[in-house]
Amino acid sequence: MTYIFTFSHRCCVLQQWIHRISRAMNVIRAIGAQALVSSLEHLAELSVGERMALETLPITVVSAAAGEEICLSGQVPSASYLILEGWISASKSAAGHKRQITNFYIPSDMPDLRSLHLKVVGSDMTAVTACRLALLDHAELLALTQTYPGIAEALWKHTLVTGAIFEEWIVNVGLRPAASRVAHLFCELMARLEAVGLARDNRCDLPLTQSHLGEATGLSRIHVNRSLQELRKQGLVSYGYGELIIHDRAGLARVAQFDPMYLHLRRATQQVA
Amino acid sequence: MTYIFTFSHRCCVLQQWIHRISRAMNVIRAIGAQALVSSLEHLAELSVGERMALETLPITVVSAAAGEEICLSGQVPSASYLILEGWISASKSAAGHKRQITNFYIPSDMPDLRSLHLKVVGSDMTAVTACRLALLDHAELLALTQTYPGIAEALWKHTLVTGAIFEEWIVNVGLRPAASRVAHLFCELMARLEAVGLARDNRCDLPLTQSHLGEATGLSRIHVNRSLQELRKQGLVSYGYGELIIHDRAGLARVAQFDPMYLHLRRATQQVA
DNA sequence: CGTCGTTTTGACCGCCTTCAACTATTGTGG
DNA sequence: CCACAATAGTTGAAGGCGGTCAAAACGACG
Repeated sequence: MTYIFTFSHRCCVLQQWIHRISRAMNVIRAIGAQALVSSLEHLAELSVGERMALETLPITVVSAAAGEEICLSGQVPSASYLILEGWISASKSAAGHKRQITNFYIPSDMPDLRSLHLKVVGSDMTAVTACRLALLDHAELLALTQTYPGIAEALWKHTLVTGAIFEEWIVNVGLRPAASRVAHLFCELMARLEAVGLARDNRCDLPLTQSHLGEATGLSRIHVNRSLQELRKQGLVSYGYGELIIHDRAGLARVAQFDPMYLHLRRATQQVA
Repeated sequence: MTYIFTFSHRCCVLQQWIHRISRAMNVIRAIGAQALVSSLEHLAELSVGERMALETLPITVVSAAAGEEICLSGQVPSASYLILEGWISASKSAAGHKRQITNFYIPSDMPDLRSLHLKVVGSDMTAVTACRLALLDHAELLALTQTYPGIAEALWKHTLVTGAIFEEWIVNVGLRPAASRVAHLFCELMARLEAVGLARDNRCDLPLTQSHLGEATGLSRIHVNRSLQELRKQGLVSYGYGELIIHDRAGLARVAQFDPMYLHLRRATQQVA
């Protein structure tokens, strides 16, 4: 697209642009607020007043590049993130430059919401892909929770579900064999992506390398590879180049011993095929 | 003690007994309320009104025998527990009658507080020892949280810390070698027990069998035994018959890679010796 | 077309599990 | 109070699951 300016038009055009940009920013902010509302509505009933209050919450939208550290363990942030787009991993690193991924966060998740009350964040947040994030100021958010019980409940529930996922991951790395661990991770991510409309027909984007899968399941990269081959050989999944397809949902859930109850999804998207 | 009744005194004596029993029940209830207040005060500032509100909360004190199932995964309780005395384990069982313990709860913990908002409980709660528990009705508790933000915040924080412990356990079973896992569990439990006044001088009651330790760390009973021998041989701990003594706190923390930050303890009891 | 990161394959090794037997401790009924 | 049973802890041997090392194949991207 090209624009031809004449002297007489310049000022007018400039004003037009300012208008457009400011409208665009409002749109972006509206997108953030809308995402927040719909994310919380999945968790609790919100009154009209609560919904309106959320929409007036000042929101800053920021971007993060793939691989970027969103925040590090030990930091004391003054705002929490809502993921609008992209994936974030939470990890803790131990001696010997090894790390354990403790969760993957997807759009509509609030990865470090815990820091709203616990102040200091407990794990490293890393952008797995390029991300668009809404920044929610802690002071503003706290004020909302103290005025609107429904908002407090929804946010609280969000942290509870995150905790329930942590608990299930303990079981995953603690007592399941390698292939089951990977299968379980696939089942969980598919269910969560479906719940936010990012998966259909047992198919979704999965922007994780086998190293990521290994760090999340407590396995070596190489053994993840062999586990994947096993799952493929059994005709359960296809996985590669950023896409996951589950061919036999019931079969995969069986080897994974997957029961989606712990995800507390409202929608009945988690039924076995 | 023997009591000799005469006809004329019987009625009077009976009344005396009723009086005593009802006074005793009030005492018990007061103990429960006091425990609740002090447990929550560790987590957030409570106003005088909030403290008083907590003290009027109807509390039922119940007992559980060692080994008893407090509640099972899938149930929808109408009350949550506060532990006054004793230990409770949370576990999830998978195929092949194996189970993974996901947490140990000690006095002042509220093991299934999550069910206040998530309704259905996600793990099996089993009394490790004989327990005295305070039952807190969900409806009453919810009403309190909606009126008193400080109470809501304290309860919320309690669930957040529980979640942070889950996350750390993922790391424990996911990437630490056997001896470190056991050492880490010891460090965590010692710190938590100290915080509630149940440990002094690096010494505490630890009513766990080696099987419990194994189920919590994702190790076989037998390998727990060998890991313990290793820790003992290095002069780090003594453990046996219900008591744990940490001889070299810094050394144990080193092999465990233990950093108590995730416990978010207010008291500075977690300093390394 | 060359480089880089990811995936794949093979060989070897070690941590931890399983099985089995034995000892120590706790609890219980005669 | 003792004998017996039941539970918990300990030890040894054998084996498997998954880790590490090394190198090749593959795909993405400039």
